[in-house]
Amino acid sequence: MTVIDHAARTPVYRQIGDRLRDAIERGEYPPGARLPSEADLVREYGVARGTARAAHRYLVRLGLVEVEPGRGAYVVEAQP
Amino acid sequence: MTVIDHAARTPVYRQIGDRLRDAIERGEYPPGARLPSEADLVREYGVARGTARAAHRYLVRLGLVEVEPGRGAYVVEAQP
DNA sequence: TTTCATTTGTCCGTATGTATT
DNA sequence: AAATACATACGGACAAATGAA
Repeated sequence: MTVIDHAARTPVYRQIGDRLRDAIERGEYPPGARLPSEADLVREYGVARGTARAAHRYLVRLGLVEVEPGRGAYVVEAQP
Repeated sequence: MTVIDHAARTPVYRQIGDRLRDAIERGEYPPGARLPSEADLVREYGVARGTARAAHRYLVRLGLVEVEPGRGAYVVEAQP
């Protein structure tokens, strides 16, 4: 199930991040929900862990997600 | 939690350990005194037990503390 | 003696942080 | 971006040591 296009101009981490963002905005991951872990993304998309991390970081930059060491990546509670 | 900053570059166990070290050097825990237990640190700082243990170990590495199974963590008696 | 609470010791699994190559 | 290694952190479970009831 590879939606990921390594040849695209859009970085892989953002392709994955955008998919997660869409899922969040669709309500599949409501506020407070835990997103797939880095390892999950590695398994699901066949990417390196650094890329999975970058996808999480990307969502953090967007203010959609908070990452907590040893716990996971969570959808932020309050959102305008 | 007041003092603990998971985002800091200093590991949490060392932030806690440094606070205990300061307290020891201020005389709040004189030689032979028992330090807060792992469970105490867990309660006080809201960290996992492994982190509390790491804080104790950190002070042992510094030569300030000795840990005794079933008894607790004690400030060493002799100090240069 | 046994029982119990407290405390540290160890192991497991999972997850993120950082650095190097 | 990938691959690897190690450090840090969380949570749970059970064992062992201690000391007091």
